[in-house]
Amino acid sequence: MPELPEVETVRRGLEPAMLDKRITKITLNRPDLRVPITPGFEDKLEGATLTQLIRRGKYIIALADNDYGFVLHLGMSGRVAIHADKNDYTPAKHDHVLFHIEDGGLIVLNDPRRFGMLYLVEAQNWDKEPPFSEMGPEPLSNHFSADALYERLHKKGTPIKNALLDQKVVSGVGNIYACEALFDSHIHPETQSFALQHDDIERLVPAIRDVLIRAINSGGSSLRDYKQTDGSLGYFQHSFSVYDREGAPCPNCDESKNCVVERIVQSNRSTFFCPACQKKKRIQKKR
DNA sequence: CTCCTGTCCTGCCGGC
DNA sequence: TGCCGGCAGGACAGGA
Repeated sequence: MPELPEVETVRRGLEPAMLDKRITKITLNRPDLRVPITPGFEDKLEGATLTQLIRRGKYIIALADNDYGFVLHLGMSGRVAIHADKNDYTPAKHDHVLFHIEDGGLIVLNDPRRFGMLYLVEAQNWDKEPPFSEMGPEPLSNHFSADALYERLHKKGTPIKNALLDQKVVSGVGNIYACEALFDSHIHPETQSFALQHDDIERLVPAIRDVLIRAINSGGSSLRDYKQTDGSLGYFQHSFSVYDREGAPCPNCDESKNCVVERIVQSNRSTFFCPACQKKKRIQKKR
């Protein structure tokens, strides 16, 4: 799915197309996404004008001038396409929702696996309920510091890779960027969170920030489904060090060592890492 | 509480 | 060529 960089790229694409423009009509082709689209969704938002487009973690929150708004999550396979002229639009399979804009534009939400979410919120309250009320800090904000992350991890009994995927620990990080950030900070993905020292976390925090920023600047990563809102591909996938690179030489290790990227499975998700430069810490067992 | 497994859904790729 | 299993960027419920 789109992780933070892909969602941010989508948000930026939506700004010129939707912000401060009236939604004239909403077409719901299929309301049965992972969570059914809120009944009455169209009635509350048709005629409204979006005044804010916010990203929080992997979610986009759009707030309108009539005290309503919507929350959008792209799940694993969600995609947003913008057509400046709705006459250029050709209906495609899995186009579930269409936003018609007053200037003739059309915003199309396509999601083959329907793992995404789209629901109505009250503009005043969107962040006061789950998942936002329980969500961890934004990794690109000042609230995400080594001290803050250490605080959240030092009692946690899960492997660090799993902890990074937990949106209550830090928001917006998914499978790709968890793998990449752990590689960049030389931390073995199976390391128990509580076994990380403060100086490990001091490497991890900037590594997470850095990989997310670089990915945003590349328009995100395009694997199977993801595209930018204009249909172009992101290109950060060409910069992966370990993700989806099983058997490839480690970009960090000396060539003479002949070490290659390994793939393991953690909680049914693939993890990619270099066994040479991401050494597992020896854990002192409590007794 | 915390942690892990399975599940939602479709599409694609590789192996036979 | 076709069929089948495995896998995919996420989140959540339910059970241990």
